[in-house]
Amino acid sequence: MSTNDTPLPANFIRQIIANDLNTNKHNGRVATRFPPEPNGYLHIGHAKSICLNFGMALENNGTCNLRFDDTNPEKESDEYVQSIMRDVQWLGFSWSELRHASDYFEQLYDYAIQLVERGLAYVDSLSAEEIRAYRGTLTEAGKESPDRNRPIAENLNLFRRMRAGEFDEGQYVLRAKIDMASPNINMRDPAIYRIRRVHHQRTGDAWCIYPMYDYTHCISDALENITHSLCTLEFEDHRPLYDWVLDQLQTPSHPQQIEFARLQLEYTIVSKRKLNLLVTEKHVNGWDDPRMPTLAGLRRAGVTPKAIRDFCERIGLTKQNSWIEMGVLEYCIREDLNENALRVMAVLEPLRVVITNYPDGQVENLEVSNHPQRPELGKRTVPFSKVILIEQDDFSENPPPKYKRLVVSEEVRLRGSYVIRCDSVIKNEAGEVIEIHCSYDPGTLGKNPEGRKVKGVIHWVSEAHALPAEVRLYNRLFTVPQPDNEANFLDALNPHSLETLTACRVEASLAQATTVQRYQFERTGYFCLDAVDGINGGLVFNRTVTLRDGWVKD
RNA sequence: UGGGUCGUCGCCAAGCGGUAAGGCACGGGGUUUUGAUCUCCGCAUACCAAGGUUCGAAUCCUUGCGACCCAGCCA
Repeated sequence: MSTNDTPLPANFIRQIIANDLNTNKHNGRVATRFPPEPNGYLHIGHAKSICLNFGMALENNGTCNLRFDDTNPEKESDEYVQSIMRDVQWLGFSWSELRHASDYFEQLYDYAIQLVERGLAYVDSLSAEEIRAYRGTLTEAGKESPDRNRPIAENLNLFRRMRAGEFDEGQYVLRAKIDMASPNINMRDPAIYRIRRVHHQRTGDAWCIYPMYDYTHCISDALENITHSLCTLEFEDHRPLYDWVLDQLQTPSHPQQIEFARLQLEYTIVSKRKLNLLVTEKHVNGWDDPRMPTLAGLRRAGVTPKAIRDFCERIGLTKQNSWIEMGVLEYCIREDLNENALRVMAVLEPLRVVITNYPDGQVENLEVSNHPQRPELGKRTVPFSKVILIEQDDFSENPPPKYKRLVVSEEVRLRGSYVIRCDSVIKNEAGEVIEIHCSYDPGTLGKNPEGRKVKGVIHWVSEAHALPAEVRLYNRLFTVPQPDNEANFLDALNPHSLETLTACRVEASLAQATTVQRYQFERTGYFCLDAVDGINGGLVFNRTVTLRDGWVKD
């Protein structure tokens, strides 16, 4: 992450931070944190937050911690912890310090004792259902729990016994004593500790009471001396509680919570619960399925970290909820891949072409550029011979208007090779074209024929030299822009989100393909070797994104 | 008359009282041995609406309208 050549676009958080720096609000310090709960894999929406938090720190010579918000052991696991660390690093960021909310359990408990001692928290014996009933509604004030005025000594005793494991789950809860009539429901004596007899992926069985998010997050931020606590809009209503907790306690600092709109990307979902469902119900093949908007999925699809970072910068940062079109992400992916992917030829749905006037058994090793705009990326050798394979789509007996490919009696350029003319068509009993016969113009290698214009260029591979490969074409996972708005988002799954082509033939140079290299299959799209299935056995390629297609068909 | 937040081009988004940046998408021209890339041009008399303040308003005020979030012992 070094790019500081172009001026960074303005956004309200950059402005706040710049202003704080000018007024020396935090002695020139900028400290952020990325606080995921390890209850699922990171997705493109998290990328926005990661780029924001790490980005602000980097831009201002500050720090950014990775902090796991691990206060609900029921949903959390080490698998998620590991995947999150891997994904953050893959995106290109390094955390200043690795922390866990669970690191603070003891301090959090001590602070809670303080609240109890000062009459600012009480142990409630109401059941979850009763608490809900007592909470009131959006338009009516709540009413106070009978336990709200329990003597401090009794609260202290009960809370200590909660920790000691003397009670059952749900029997008691520790609540902040704020205001049951507050128009902000979050302030109506929120629960701050509950009893959970659950093994914690990190603290094991050391605790049977766990602090709630609202209570934990602000204190964790304060303990880490975070200056700007950036979170999404839905926490806006929680800010008064964030501030209340810190106002009551003598914490090392009082960070400023600032909310921004989360990413909403068309034709996908970023709800961890729903992504989890797709995985567990096997609508996709795991968290890293290339159709998933997870970082693991995007990575496996061949999307680069740079493209994602660029995307996160381009979409802007505001408090408006907005929907980003998929085209923006695709543009960012293509921009990076266009510059860096090596060009190769691959025929996805082959059609046999015999070049009748080409000598039997002759093979020419043609030198072809790896990148038309970047000669420094070198050349490779592509064998040419009498029988080649072209794309079925690149030949037509009944071409649509403005068709620029191969048709009977017309010519087409074979990329990096000769100009050929289609002389005849061979069909099977069903009337399907199974082979075509062409003749080549020996004078057209590396130069245009004289006196005529060849309208199209198509890609090809030599039948005898090509390698068999499987190619997986990924399309958008959903058929509607906002699957979340459907009665059942599963109904909007695109049945054609994955098309597997098994009869593909790719040029011989791909025998050396690696999973780190990105390729452009000329004229068809950007691909990468599948990191799971493409390394042992045969070649398996994933389509990262198609090439932009400017051909307006009538 | 519950609270909070937000309304600038099809989608994002600058703008912070001095007369509507930019990107994506889209349309058109040029280059091209990828219908790619690259490149040039076009694309809001207009800022949710209506009033008001002002020499001057997307920016300030008032009143409406619309959208989103909140009633987990989730985060």
